[in-house]
Amino acid sequence: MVNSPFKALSHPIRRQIVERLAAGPATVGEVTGDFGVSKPAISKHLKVLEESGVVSRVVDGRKHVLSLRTETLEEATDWMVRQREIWTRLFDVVEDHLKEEQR
Amino acid sequence: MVNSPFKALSHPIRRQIVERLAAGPATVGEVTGDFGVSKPAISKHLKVLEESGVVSRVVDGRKHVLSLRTETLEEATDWMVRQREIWTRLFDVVEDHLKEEQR
DNA sequence: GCTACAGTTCACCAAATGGTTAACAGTCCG
DNA sequence: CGGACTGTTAACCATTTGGTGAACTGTAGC
Repeated sequence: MVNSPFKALSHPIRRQIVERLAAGPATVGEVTGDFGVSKPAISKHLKVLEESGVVSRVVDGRKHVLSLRTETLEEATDWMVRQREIWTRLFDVVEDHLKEEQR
Repeated sequence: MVNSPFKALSHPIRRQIVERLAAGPATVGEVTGDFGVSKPAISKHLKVLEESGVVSRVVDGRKHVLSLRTETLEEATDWMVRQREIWTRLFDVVEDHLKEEQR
């Protein structure tokens, strides 16, 4: 797991692939869809998603079935939510202070 | 707002800057801290954070005071949480199905 | 066995990224 | 005024990124 999941999510095509996989596992062909890029391009994006631990793959015959590794995305989500909590708390403190001053 | 907030969060130094700012506004010097990179490097990272709408800056004399633009980060957080909800619902459906089969 | 299919790997390319040092622009202050 | 301080800009560099077409690997199925 060389890369951060945030790195993986930094490209719009990769985010769309994640959106597709959130709805359930899919083959490479299915996620390739209509991005207007070639197969090798998608292949590279999938490699990034795999190496960052966001996506896993099971080879079944000539099809590769992709799934989200939800634990990894969970970690990234937690980081974001944690930051939100910190700045929200800060906001509350400031707000309380303002109310305090009004009294 | 040229770039996605995810792009902004894709570099570890920029995530650390966000973590610092979640605790409250700070000057450029304060966020520069001990990353072991030069000032111009930090300056570039800040530019990325600003252009993606994650950070705003108010110039006060020779100091530049940075703050988080929480609405932007909120949007990104929402995206992540939304994906989580979708895959969680999927997981529940599968689990329910398994329980159904056991009966 | 042969062809079609699903997907990756290779070799290449242009552009973006992340870093550097040196120089610059304002501001503060004795 | 003149120096110290805060931060950006400019010019440069190496590496990474994101894309391409062509060739390849392996499986499916007639």
